[in-house]
Order: sequence, then structure tokens, then C-alpha cells
Amino acid sequence: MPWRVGPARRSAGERPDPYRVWLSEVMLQQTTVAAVREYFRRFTARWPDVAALAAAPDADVMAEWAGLGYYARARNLLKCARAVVADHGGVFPDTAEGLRALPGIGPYTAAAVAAIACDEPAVVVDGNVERVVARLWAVRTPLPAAKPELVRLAGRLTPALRPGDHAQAMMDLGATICTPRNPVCALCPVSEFCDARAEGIAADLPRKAPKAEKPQRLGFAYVAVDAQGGVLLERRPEKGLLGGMAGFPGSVWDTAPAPAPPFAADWREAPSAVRHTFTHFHLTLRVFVANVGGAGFTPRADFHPAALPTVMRKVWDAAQAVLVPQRSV
DNA sequence: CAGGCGTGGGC
DNA sequence: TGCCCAAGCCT
Repeated sequence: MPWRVGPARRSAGERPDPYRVWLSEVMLQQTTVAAVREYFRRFTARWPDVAALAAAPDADVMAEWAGLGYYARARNLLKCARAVVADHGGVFPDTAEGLRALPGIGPYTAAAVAAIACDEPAVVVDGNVERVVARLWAVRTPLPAAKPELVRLAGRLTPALRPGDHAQAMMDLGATICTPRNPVCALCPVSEFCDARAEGIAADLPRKAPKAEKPQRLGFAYVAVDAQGGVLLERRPEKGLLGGMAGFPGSVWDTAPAPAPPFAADWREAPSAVRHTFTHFHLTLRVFVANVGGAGFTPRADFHPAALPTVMRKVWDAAQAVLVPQRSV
């Protein structure tokens, strides 16, 4: 990964920049490396250190995070950066315990940053490590009940020397070889020590509690565009789904919402509804469009669909089918 | 403390 | 296609 410090520079005594390690680890929470790479590049180009990020306007950071998901991470990212500047002189704490006290840094991220950036032999346990350890010791207890046991076992493997490299090696092993389905045991460097492999149950571990079915929800979204191409946007409340992000006005999203246009107009329905799946429900949005102006519209020059969360970008895309073409300003 | 909280990719 | 999920945290 581009933000890593390679072995040559490591052996020269160079440590990774804690700011970059922290930023990458927060972005990687529940998110794949492929999805993170470009976001990491843009964030570090625009805000090269924690002081620069701390000084950034909220809306700029939320817009840059748009599309990456779990937007509470972006809100906590800013809170954390500002806390580091305000309470720690602009320097990240150099222990897992100190890091853990900051917003958006939980047990995993605190341990990962401490191990990678500070050489602290912290026990780093993410989903990959849980899987690798559960297989090595053939732990049959389902998650999340097995978590404390898996942390204990992971601690047995954690070395005093190069704990950061160890943590990343464990996670890379889980991401590339000891995968959730079809683990490639033939390529695994520790297959001879793996109890699950010996028992022929590697692919069945770790066991997990069954997940609840996602309910269907419905909603109405309204795209108003004025004669100059300006659009009506609103900022969503700080807490809850898509908190703090920009979006189009609309109804609540539940089983039988009432239409909720922001004002009376000749609303025309887009031919195709938007379908989108969130963590805990499926959503179908009917999209309505009107070519009208009004107060508070965002000028076309300030409107960037890429700064919208993905579900809202889908609404914008669906609206194009019934938008009267605008003359460019 | 179980559930809320996004998204894109892989199979 | 639809379902699985991925380097979790917060309340």
C-alpha cells in the first residue's frame, strides 16, 4: 500500500508518519484497500498534516469523504484532528491507551497505530486477525462471543520486535490467503500450524451469529433545478444516517411514507426509481423533478455530484432523464 | 450492549 | 442477480 514505509527505509530507522497511519486506518475501518486508495491520496494531497486537516471547514472534509461511507468516521476524523491540535500540541499520543481516548479511535485503530507508528507491541485484532486466529486454533465458538478468546490467542503471537510489521502481515494474510471463503491453504506460510486446516474445517471458521434480514423501505426525493442550473440541497442532521452530508430534500424513509415535496410545483416523476442498500435496510426512492427557481438554491458552479453520498448521487443520475436541458452559465 | 451506521466488489 | 461481506466505532 502506498502509505507504507518499505523495509529499506524502515531499517534506516524511519517510522511511518502517525498522521498518515491514523488516516489510513480510519479509512480502512470496514472498507477495502481498493476503495480507500484514491481517497487517501486526495486527503493527504489536500491536507498533508494533522494541523491542516484540523483547520479545514467541516463541509470540505465531508465533501471529500463523500462516497466512502460510514460518515460518522469523517465527523470523528475532524474531531480527532482538532483534539490532537488543541489538547496534544499537534502531536498524536504515542501509546495505544492515549490514542484510544480520541474520537473515532477504538481498540483496533489504537492498537494498529501504536504498533505501526510507535513500535508498541499492541495486540492488533481486526476481522482478518479474528479469522486467521480462529482457524489456527480451530476456535468453534461463534463471534462475537469468541472475541475475548481470539484477542487472547492473538496476543500469544504478538512479538516485541517489529509489532507493526507483524500486525500488517497478519492482516495481509487474512486479506489475501486466509480469506473468508475458499482460503488458499496451499499458499499459506503457516498451514502446518493450523488446527482448522488439519481438521478440514478452515473454510467453516470463524462461525458467526446469523444476521437479521434487511427490511424494505420506501421514500420520495425531490430534485429542483432553476434556470441557471442551480439545485436545491439540504444538509442532513449531524446524527443518524448520512449525518452531516448534503442531499436532496425528501420524505422520511420507511414502510409507507407520505410524499413530501419541499414546495408546490409541477413535479414530474423520473422513469426509474433509485434502489440502494444500506447496512440494515433496502431502500427504493421515487425521484421527482421540477424546473423551478427559489431562494437558497446552490449555484451550479458550487454543485458537485461527487460531493454527495452515493444514494444521493443515484438520485441526481435518475433525475437527468426528466430534466430540461440547461444552458451552461 | 445489540443495533445503527455505507459502499463497492466478489462470487 | 442477490447476497456475502471489509483493516470498527459509538451509544
